Amino acid sequence: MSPHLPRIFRPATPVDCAACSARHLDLFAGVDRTQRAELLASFQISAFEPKEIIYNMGQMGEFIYILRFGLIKLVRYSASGVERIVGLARTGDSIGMASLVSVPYRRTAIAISRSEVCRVPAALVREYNRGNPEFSGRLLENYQTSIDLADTFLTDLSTGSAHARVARLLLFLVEKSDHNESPLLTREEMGALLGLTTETASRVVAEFRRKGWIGFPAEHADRIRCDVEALGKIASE
Amino acid sequence: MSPHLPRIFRPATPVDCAACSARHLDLFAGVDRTQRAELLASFQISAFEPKEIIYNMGQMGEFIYILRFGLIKLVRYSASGVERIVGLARTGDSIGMASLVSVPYRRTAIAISRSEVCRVPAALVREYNRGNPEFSGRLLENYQTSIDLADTFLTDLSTGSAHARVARLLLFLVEKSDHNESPLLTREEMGALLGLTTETASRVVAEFRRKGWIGFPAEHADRIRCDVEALGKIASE
DNA sequence: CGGCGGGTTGACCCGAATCAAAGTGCGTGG
DNA sequence: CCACGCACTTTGATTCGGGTCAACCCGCCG
Repeated sequence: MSPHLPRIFRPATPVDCAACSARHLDLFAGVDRTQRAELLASFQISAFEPKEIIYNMGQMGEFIYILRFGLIKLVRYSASGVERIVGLARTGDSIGMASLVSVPYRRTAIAISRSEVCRVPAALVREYNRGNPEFSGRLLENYQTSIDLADTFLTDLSTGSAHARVARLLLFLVEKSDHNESPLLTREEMGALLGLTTETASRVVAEFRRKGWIGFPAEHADRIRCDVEALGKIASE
Repeated sequence: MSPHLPRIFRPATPVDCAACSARHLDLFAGVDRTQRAELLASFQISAFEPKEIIYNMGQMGEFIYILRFGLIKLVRYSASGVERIVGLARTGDSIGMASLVSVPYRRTAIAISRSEVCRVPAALVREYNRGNPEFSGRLLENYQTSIDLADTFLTDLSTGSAHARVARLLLFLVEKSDHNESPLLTREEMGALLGLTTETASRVVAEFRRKGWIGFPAEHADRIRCDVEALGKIASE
């Protein structure tokens, strides 16, 4: 919480790795045990609280980050300083790939919910790729996924009425979660994601709640439960 | 023009390659002369008139396409069948990269202006990459550029007033052209690009023209001349 | 000639932005 | 412990930009 303290990363251990929920999803999912153990020596782990910055756009990056768990937003700022969310990363996603091609990060990465990341030196990835050409397929797949995501943002989350956009966003968030639940975004974040104002996002969410299409489970208040059926209707305009 | 005729591709020759304006821009720009000559044997060239389709989303692709010249739109269709333009390709850009990771094309590619493409078998690119690990950097750079473009579409072309969006689009198109000119889009395409209706795009363009900020050179009617100064003011809201 | 695709323009209406105020939950310090 | 401030949400009143529907123009081609 205290600002401007140098962030502490601790070395990743095989135990971390074995317990990691991104283990079978991430960039290195295909790598065999022994090679993975070698790579692991250079991995570093750290946790981020909501609103904390993982990296800043414009910054020259030397690392990619694999999300062990949590939710991270990738944002850009317009000339006028308005934040626009251009991507979301969830468990297993790799972010900061711009460092692989030796350009400054193009986006700023900020934690939305409490998140843990595994920091991997870009040089290590480049080197590993050099020795294992089949690995570059994994890298390309990863990029392909990012592009698909960006397209989805353009087609689904930036077009249609405010109601449709919010519904589609909720469905998108629920999609990769269990029990039709999703981590909760602030209304401001929803607005930044959907190209709407905070007030409009709030109005729509409140309305959905009144209609019973979404609700907030008592047990953990940072999640939102969705009536996928009903939202689906709204989502298609 | 006649529909459903199998499209004709002709083999690329060293002469084509030497004359290609994408020569120093494209994916293979770094490849040395002799290797390039080898690869060239598998390259095929074809021209597309406006509205002609290069490939369709959903289709399993076996090729990537390098744009020798012209302008191509990359589109997605919403559930309701509305077209949304999620990308643009210009001279030197490579499209259809999804075929490298062996997934169906995610977008449909359609020529806007008369365009010529160089078709490259995905298998060849994969194989070349296998033998030349340093090449995968080029591939990643290419993907990185696509992502940056998608982000630009989200931040610049999908937010702000209709006036600002149109101005930004024109500046974007002019940016990589000479003489402050750009190829001409239909109002419908502008709408699909900017998340606006055809009528709104038309109104704004007509207004800009009345104000003298844009004009259509008599010599070639398919281009548009822009007052970068004036548009810049509008672009920043 | 008539039809057709693209562009322009007008009248009207609606949805979302804007400006404003009040409610809610939470942490901090008196 | 309570009071206060702060961040976030909700709600209301009003405005306005862009969507919608419709008419008309123009160049082109069959």
